[in-house]
Amino acid sequence: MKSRVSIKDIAEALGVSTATVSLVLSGKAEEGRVGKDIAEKIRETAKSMNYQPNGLARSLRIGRSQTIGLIVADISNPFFGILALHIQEEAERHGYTVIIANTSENDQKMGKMIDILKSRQVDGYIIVPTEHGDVYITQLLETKTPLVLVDRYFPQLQTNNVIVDNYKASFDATELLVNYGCKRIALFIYKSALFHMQERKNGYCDAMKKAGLYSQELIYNTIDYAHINEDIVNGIRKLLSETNAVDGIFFATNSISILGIKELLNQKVELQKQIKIICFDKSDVFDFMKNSISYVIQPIAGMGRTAVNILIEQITKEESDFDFVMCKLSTKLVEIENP
Amino acid sequence: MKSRVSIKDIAEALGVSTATVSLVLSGKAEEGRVGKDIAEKIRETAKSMNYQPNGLARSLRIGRSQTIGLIVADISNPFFGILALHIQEEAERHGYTVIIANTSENDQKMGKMIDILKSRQVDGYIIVPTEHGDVYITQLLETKTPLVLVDRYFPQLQTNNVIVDNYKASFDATELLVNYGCKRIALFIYKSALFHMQERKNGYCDAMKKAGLYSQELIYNTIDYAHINEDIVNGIRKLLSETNAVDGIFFATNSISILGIKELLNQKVELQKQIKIICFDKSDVFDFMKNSISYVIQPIAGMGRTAVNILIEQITKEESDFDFVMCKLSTKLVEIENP
DNA sequence: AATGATCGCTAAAACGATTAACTTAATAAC
DNA sequence: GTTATTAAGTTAATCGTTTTAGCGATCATT
Repeated sequence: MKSRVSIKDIAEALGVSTATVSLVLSGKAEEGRVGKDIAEKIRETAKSMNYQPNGLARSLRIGRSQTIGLIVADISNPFFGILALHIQEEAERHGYTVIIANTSENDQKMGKMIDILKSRQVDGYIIVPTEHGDVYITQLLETKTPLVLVDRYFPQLQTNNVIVDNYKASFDATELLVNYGCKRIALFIYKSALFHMQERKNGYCDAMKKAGLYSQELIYNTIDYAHINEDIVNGIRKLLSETNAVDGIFFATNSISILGIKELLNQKVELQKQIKIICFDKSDVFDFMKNSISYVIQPIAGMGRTAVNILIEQITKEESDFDFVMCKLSTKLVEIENP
Repeated sequence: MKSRVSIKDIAEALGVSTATVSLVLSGKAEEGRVGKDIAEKIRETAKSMNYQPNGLARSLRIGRSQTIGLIVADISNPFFGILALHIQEEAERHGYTVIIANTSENDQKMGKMIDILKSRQVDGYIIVPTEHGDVYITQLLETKTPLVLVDRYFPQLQTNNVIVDNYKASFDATELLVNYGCKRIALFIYKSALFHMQERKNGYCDAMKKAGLYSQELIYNTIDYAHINEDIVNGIRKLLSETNAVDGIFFATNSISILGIKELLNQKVELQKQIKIICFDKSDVFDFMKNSISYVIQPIAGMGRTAVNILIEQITKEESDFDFVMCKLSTKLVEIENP
């Protein structure tokens, strides 16, 4: 069995030209006016010789690779894992392959990954950008590369994007705690200029102000992705040492939630009694605690599918016009039974 | 800014041949004996014209794509997410790109994914095969395609593979419960003919036999991936209804652990008092329970890195000889403090 | 002065597919 | 019987790169 059989091998085996073989094998037998008998013969031979088309050659010729580059910030985070899963499935449904790349929240790595994908001639990008990734996005935009930002975006940039209503989700989440009767509700959030983080913060702030509970010192926003663990441990300890006791916490991301709750338990805090909790994103963890936890759930599958569809739409559209689509999906608040 | 600048554009701009440009840009200026001044000029122009090499054309020409196909069974499972992360990082370190594909434990999808990757001309595969994926693996082996199986493997097939010592891990895990004084230790495991599952079962069985505690009815091996949830709930309920009470459980995978523990808690079982637990794989969840849990931890990063290195070794080796490497890594048992 | 090496670069053929433009033969139209 | 049409293919250029073989020119050797 020859390891690489090409269209040429088939052509030679049957004594026809490669053009005919190509026409038949790419389903253009009708419009290419190839005879039924020879077409059948070509298909047979292709199968028996175990022919596999060379996608690289095809892509080079037609100028499209039928490939989408997906750049995520942390593939080991289940949120992005699930997102990747859905993006991949939707892309496959449209005949696209996905190359997944990881940045570990590192700006330079994001640049590098874009370069790699660019040299792989991907047709478009779905990107969860890093904090200062806007420069690379700008470059891509300048060359009119089809691209969709997911989960995060840059308000100063005109791009396609698929996000959730972070402001509203946070507002509602905070208000839930207010309604439970909490008076001093803390916010735990990354120290990040990324817009979606700001939105989450703003949602919290506005809900607090509306309830007349706002206070600067309740905002713990010094957490850094690079040393998230110690930052959170320190934050929780500081919080517990306050004389004016906190009675509610809003954790603004899933990773912050997990570590925050871990430290609270570590400090023997009675969750939902002493301090009520609400989290952005669901985690398996919540099912395993003595007291259940309320959380904001994001439509991950929908985000992934939407992103793919917007991107493919733009890839296949011939004219390169500039109507970017901004898709804001809504979240759901899952409340525990008896707070 | 022209969107696609090629080697030819640079050549024309400088009045040299494409050969010279290629030589310089691919770092063969020295051996190709290109003058220092012109080489410098080419590099400058390439940068100023924002040249990006076309990897497809290059791959087509040199017959290698510098790409690895990774096929996992479930990318939304953090185990595989983390595995993918490490595989990707190690591959990148060697200048390879990784295309990740997902099978959702579906045999046919595995076949399809291999076809897609094949047409993308990947240089080799790292595969977490599905239950009856051996037929596809056999086909790949026939064409001498470089490939490494990870996490699972088929004993009847001669392949490279990277696995953990499932037998020993399970044996030791079971024995831990025996040493804690458990007399009736149940096993919860997938209904699967996959060898690594059988090994886990065998390790359990032998440890039980050694302790004189073996009994067929303690083995709950009817769990199916497709309806894992109900199967586990039913299993736990049946277990709890036994007159001869179970006092220990070994959960053989992370997904089984999570759902099993969830149902145990649901049924108000006092973990580690009424029933002692040990799990294969670590989960975030364990940190959040009243009583901590012992578990077997797998060297995921090591598995990923090793797989990549074995694969690249085989890809770059010219002779296609047949010494497959079988790498069996050891696990670690993490015990709780006071059982 | 003749020969051979070396240097610096180029021409051109690949890699495997696609496709516009063409050929040839058969058939239809008038 | 001549021309137009159509059916069934083929030719050859092309995508962007790599790479072998080779061409002049310069320099060293005898």
